[in-house]
Amino acid sequence: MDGSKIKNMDEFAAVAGISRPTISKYFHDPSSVKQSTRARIEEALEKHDYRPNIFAMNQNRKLTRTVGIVMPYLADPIFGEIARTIERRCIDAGYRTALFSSHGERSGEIEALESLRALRPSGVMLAPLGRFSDRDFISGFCEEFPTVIFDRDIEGVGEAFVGSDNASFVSQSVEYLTRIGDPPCFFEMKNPANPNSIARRQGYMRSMRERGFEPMVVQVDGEGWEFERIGYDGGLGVIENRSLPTNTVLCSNDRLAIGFLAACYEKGLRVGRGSGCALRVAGHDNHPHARFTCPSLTTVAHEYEAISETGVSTLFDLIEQGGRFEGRRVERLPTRLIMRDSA
Amino acid sequence: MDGSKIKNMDEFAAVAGISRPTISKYFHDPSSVKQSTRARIEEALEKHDYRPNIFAMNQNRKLTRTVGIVMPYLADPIFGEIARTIERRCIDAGYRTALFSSHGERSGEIEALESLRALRPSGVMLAPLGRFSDRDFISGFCEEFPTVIFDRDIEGVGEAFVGSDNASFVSQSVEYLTRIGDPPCFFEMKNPANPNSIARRQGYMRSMRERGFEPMVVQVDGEGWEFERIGYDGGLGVIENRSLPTNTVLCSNDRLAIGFLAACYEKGLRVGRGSGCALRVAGHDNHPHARFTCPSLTTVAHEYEAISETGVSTLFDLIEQGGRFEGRRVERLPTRLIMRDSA
DNA sequence: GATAAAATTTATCGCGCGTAAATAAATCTT
DNA sequence: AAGATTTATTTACGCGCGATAAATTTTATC
Repeated sequence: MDGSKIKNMDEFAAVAGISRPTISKYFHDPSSVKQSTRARIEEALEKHDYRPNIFAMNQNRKLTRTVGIVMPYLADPIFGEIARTIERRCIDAGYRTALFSSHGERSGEIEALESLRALRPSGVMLAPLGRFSDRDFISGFCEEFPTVIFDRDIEGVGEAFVGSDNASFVSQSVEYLTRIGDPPCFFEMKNPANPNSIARRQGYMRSMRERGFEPMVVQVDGEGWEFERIGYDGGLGVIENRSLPTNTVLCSNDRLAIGFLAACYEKGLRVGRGSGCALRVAGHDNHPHARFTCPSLTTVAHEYEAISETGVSTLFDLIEQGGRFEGRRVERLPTRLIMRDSA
Repeated sequence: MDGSKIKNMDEFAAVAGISRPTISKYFHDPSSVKQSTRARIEEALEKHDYRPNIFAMNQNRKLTRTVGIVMPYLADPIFGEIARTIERRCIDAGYRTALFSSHGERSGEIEALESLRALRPSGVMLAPLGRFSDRDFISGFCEEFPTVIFDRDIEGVGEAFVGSDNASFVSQSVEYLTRIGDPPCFFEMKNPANPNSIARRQGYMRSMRERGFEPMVVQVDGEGWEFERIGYDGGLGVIENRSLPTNTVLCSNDRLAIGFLAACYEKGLRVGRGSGCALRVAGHDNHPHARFTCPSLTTVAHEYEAISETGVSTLFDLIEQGGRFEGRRVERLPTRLIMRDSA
């Protein structure tokens, strides 16, 4: 904590009275130097408060021990949560992280990967935009760096995919809803930004048919990432037009459901499975706010923890194997029904 | 888009048939080279798809044109939104950004600033943790890099602060609530992570006294960042104990209010200003979800856009002035009452 | 105290790029 | 066409660090 500013390793080596390569070795692994020199270094460290420049370090290192994380849209709390969980696991495993958001745009995704390239990451966790992604570009990137695709798949790209099983998502919700009440319609955006949405719709249709019901898909207008707004506006629309084909609404994701519930509240429709209720509403994902909607939202949970755990350990496997698996690993994790009050 | 992989500027200079310094100059400013050489470079660029390594560039550059952004907790959608807005403004101004989250922890904040130091940013937008921040460390950082503190102030640190005026926040909500109904109590966490909370409580107390009312502060247990949970549990508590001193509840922030509203709903308390309503509830911040609570949440809005705009342009001013202002600039922007249905 | 083993130092190169000065080439004057 | 300018190239060095080989010192072993 001295006033003296040390700006590089040479200067620090000088004040510590130890050669630079030894200092470098120490920062690589403190236990790799003799106990007495280690003590001297750490003593100097307390006096002078120096830290090596991480980017200069990585520039010529064999292993950077850096994991790149790319999320499609960090302002969405679901992605925020996932990113935080992954970061924690990486840090616990002795890696450092570099977090990027694509901001929902193709160019943003490319920018993020381009910046990552310059960092020469040991591995990358990539949650792609999906249908807006530049498939060829990402594919090329995956050739260069060990990359695990997660959340949404880009088929055939990268050495591994880890995500929730959309079929599992929807079959659980459809099974539950049909078991204790009328079969649900499926509420979604007309042009979903998200390929998971498509898989969910298909899963819904198959689940319904398997149970002998005719699928009912309700699509509402809206683009972009303001899902609550879209669910709200769309909800108001279908309520006012009385165009809901059933009293049970299964939303493609929780954020739409949050908006839909707001519309129901405003229109005085009581939501829940009690006798006085006009409507049942359910979602998918288990959004951090799903517990606090009115009524609390019945949903099928993304197991963040499990996905992060599996994704990160798959990545570490991949890194250990030198960046290549025999065949592409695909893991679709089961999901978990969370019964609350809305359905 | 050729197959040939170019890995550095030397190789690219070779295939383009132009010297490396000229290539470097081109990437600095394409219009700084002769039209004909520019054309040749861009032709080669299309063929070979090379991009310079941004971190190597920044290492020895005078101006990195990089803005560092440090948020206290990115998983909070409010901070996600603010970060996104700031990033956009920086990019529009020709800067690149590096985004970090402190993850709500002192060590995370230090890590973030330490990483930023290695990037030698042209400027930094820092939303500090507040009372968990290492004041001395941050102060030292601000000496090195032009830094604008925003969202929460650390008095005397950095060349500028830009944020909402907490007094304005609370006086608007108190004024409104007292004008159309009973005076509000103030609902908050016992140990708020956030210095804004303290300023808001003080603002509440002053506002109340100015109007001749005795302040009523309701404090609930809870630590960490799960504000909705804390608002919900605390809300259940005060409702069950009937310990609310009044029928009007002003929450320190919207996330607490979201949890509180969920508790009200569950307890069958109708919220709003109509005749059939038991309670009025209001918040502060204008959280992205505040529009979609049930009922929609009356709140006082943070003007994200204005804060980002003012903050970033203050930073650019600061950068132009060489990193120092005459005196410390403090801008507390006014807030805006948003009347919805909850109060 | 001699010998082997381990740790450190010295020296030099590399990473991918910025930058400055000196030189060479192209372009513009008159 | 000769001189004056602008632009481009060459040369040389720097940023902060990693990596390695050879030379030297320190420590451990007997």
